[in-house]
Amino acid sequence: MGRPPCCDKVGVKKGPWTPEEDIIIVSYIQEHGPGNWRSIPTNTGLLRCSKSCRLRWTNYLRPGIKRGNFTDQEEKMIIHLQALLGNRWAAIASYLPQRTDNDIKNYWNTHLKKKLGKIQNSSSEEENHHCSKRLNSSLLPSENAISRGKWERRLQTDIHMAKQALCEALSLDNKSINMPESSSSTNFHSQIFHQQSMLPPPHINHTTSTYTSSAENIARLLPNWIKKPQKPSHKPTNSFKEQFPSPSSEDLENSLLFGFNNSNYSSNSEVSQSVSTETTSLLHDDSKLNIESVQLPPIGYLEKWLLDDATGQEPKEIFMNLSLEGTDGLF
DNA sequence: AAAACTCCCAACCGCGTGCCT
DNA sequence: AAGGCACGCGGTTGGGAGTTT
Repeated sequence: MGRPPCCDKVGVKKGPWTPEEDIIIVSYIQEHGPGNWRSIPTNTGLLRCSKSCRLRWTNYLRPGIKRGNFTDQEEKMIIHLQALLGNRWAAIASYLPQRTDNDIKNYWNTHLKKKLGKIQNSSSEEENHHCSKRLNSSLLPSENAISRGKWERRLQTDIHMAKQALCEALSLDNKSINMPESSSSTNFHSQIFHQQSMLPPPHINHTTSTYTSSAENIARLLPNWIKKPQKPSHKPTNSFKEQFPSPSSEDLENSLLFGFNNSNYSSNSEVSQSVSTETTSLLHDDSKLNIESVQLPPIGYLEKWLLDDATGQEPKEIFMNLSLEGTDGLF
């Protein structure tokens, strides 16, 4: 069923977002929550289409987004998840809660594809010959149309290969769980476990550089937006940063990662308190939505399955317990 | 110094899906 | 059942930044 593009209307602005537009959208979402994107341009007067607003929020402004500097663990996870799931970036992103699907997609297209290409090229010819079929099926499953009739036979092979691949990635993560200096993987695990309610989140020793752009944007923009509403800057400033100085990164992380109780940043005023708690609740709502919307075996299953080798439980059994609909697009 | 080239990523586009009337 | 709408997803692209010649 077709529908006219929402951005075709005359007067709808396109292209890069300005700080002012960011402030408008952030303050609106802070007040009304994410969703109902169509109402945003209408109610805020933004000359953007709803889709553009949603993208801006989910890919850039949403709290809790980590940008740039993919860690080795993240890289591995992406590679293995891509092998498992194909180019289903949203599904992959749901396993890396701090990354957006767009970010992962970009990183894959610009870095990992080449990297894998090089690795493939540098491997020996015999290995290539031996593995090419495996690689084709595991790394580029979307390009391999597998008929339903072969599904079951292929499933066993694919599961085994995916298991090995994920095992590699997760064993790295597991090691680093005991190493506080490895912050990113610890974050990843703690969030996974937290989402699964399997374990309380362990202490997270994270660096201050974790959230730079988006999280700081949010926290930076809102209080100042409220304090200095729509003030046209008569005096030109050097940068947007100068206009909206950021709170301490420690405060930000407390408010963004640990949320409600540990927020020092929220203690100064009612305004900032509401901003902080709203922001964290948005973060939590978002990640909750993310996890719930995924129609794939949650990472908990995969991890359990991978780490539970001793039980001798067949992968098939675990997958059987999941609805087939959920795994329909997997292979 | 500057032109040419490459890389990267934010944003756009089109399609699919689900919900509502 | 059919049509309309809102939203999410994956592929693609434009242009700024960085690098090379």
